[in-house]
Amino acid sequence: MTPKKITIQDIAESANVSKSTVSRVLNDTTPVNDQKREAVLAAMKALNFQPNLFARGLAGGRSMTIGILTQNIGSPFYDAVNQGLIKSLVGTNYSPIFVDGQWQEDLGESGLRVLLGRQVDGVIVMGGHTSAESLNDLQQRTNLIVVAREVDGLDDKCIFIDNERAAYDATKYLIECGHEKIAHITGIPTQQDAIRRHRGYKQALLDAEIQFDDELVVEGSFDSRSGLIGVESLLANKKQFTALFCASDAIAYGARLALYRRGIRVPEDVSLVGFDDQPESSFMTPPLTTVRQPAEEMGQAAATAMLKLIEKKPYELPSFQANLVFRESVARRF
Amino acid sequence: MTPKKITIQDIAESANVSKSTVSRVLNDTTPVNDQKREAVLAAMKALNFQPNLFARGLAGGRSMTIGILTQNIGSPFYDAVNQGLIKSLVGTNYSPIFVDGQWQEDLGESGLRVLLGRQVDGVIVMGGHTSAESLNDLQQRTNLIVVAREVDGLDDKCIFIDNERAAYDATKYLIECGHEKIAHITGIPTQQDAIRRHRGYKQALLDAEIQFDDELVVEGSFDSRSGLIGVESLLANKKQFTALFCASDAIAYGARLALYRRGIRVPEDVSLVGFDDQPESSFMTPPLTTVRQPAEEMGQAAATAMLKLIEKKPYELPSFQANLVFRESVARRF
DNA sequence: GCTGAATTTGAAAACGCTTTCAAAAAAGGT
DNA sequence: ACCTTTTTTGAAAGCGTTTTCAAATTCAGC
Repeated sequence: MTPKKITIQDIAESANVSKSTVSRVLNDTTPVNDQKREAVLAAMKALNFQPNLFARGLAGGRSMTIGILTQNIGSPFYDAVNQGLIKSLVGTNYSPIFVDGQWQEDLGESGLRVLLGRQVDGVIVMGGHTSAESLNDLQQRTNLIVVAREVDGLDDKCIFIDNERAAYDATKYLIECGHEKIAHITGIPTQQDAIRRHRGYKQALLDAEIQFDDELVVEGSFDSRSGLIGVESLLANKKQFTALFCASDAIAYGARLALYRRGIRVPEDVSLVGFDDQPESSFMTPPLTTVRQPAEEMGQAAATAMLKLIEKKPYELPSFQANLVFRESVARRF
Repeated sequence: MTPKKITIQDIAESANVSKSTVSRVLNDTTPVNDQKREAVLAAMKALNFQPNLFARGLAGGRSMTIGILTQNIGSPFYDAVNQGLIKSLVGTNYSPIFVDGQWQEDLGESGLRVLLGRQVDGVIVMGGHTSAESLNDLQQRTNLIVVAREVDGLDDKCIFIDNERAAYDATKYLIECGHEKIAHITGIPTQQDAIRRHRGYKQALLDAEIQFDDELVVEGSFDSRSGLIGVESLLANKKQFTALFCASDAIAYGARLALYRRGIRVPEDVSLVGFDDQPESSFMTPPLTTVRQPAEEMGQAAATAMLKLIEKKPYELPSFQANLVFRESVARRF
């Protein structure tokens, strides 16, 4: 199949040195006579040498691979984080290897096993349901960074935003625009982010001394369908509301469609705020006011931190904050 | 760091057999006495044995890894293909390893080098600009499957849809609805899919004996921004059109927003057709009529074919076809 | 020039598994 | 039972690196 595998042995012979020396110039681990180094380098180039990762991994215990446990590849937010990760890894000698947990705990655990089996040099966990316990465990066995999730006891490993605060701000903004009847469609009710966003929403209401009405919040699941259904159930119950805070942009899309079908105008009749700022949101009609998470930046930060971690250098996790991006789906109310 | 690495040696001792035997039950490569097999299996379970991929790769020459060269992780279409790939690989012993080409040829080539350096058992190339030549070359060195792209000389390795035909059908549908002034916003003009879609659009016009008007097609780049700009330039030129065929859904979003801003109604004033059927499209207002590419299925097919290829079993690539999904962004014209 | 210390080098032993090869065991024929 | 064939097993030789260790070389200082 392959013409001929060239190994460091070949290089060694061609450069008239020992394998050890070749290895040393390869890894830059011990000073080596300049002449020999040149010879080796030349030989490598001439023979188009490509070190065998497996041999390296076996011998050195390093795999030059970073495992990434993601939830739901294909969701805009995680994709953005992934982008950031990938970008930061390009150019380093590390490659990411992805395992998708699909938000199922068992899949996540088995994914972790796969990664460990591959001797990854570190694992980046994105969101997910993986138990805090098993993450703590994981941390013992390998380098760990957690993105988009806050885990007890892993403070110096987690990169996340304050979801409660972000939701608080979004809701507060709606209030400042004169809204009082503000509905909320939640994310998956058992999911931490969803819970925090809900809490933020509630708190903002409380702080503004607006009566919190349980019937104004409906359970969703982060996806558009649940936004559509959510609005319909709100409408079916004849609940009055002039604004709607959605736990995700996708929900907002669904909500917007439901409103459209009923001839309810956005933002004239009801104002809409999303969460995530996925790319499509700025092209919604009208463009969606939403909470932007610095997803890509978080991914980059995670990758950077991981690299430091692997090299046992000190690192510092930047802290991120979501911010509102104001577009046209919110109207002032008088 | 790790408590203790358990190797097949440990298993062997614990089960009172030789390493060789353990390896054999591990790989199922030679019949082994049932009792011993059981013993080995039990020992593996008891010790929570996890074979070292590197050792396996080194010794066996197999890496249990499939390299995936993708363009632009984060684009809905490629994401969907990825999903399909990932899903099909879960449960097999193969893991995908991703390299992102970002639509840049050099990045793609270097990505390929990385993959090869990792001794992947096969490479799946998604779209991209990688030269046909270098793909042909690649095919010599490893197992290759190409998704979402048609490459000369690699007929039995490519999974793709007929973009021209799909565009033709979409345009024809618009014509059948009574439209004659049909505009088109293209994808990146140098990109094959974009070219084919444009060709299909033009051909449908020709076949219907509708005068093809060059000024009704504007160059885009697959993204929403170009849709917005495209419509604005069309409008600025005072071109009359009652329908707009976009080379991607993203373009359609941008177009829809531009129209919205001008108070032009969809579909009453202009009908809109997209291409891709990304998830958000069915929640556009109004829901977007578009060409659906069976992206996830294509990914699955690619993974399946790759597995066969690796095992040197015969395989057959299913042929895929795009189809129109009719929603509410097209109106009949009388 | 010598001596001892510091630096550079090569030989060889891992790393954990697969696989070849020959020996051992089992099975089949007569 | 005995010899032949077939099946199952274990020992050992890789796979391509890294890394340890000791030998060889170079460098200072005197």
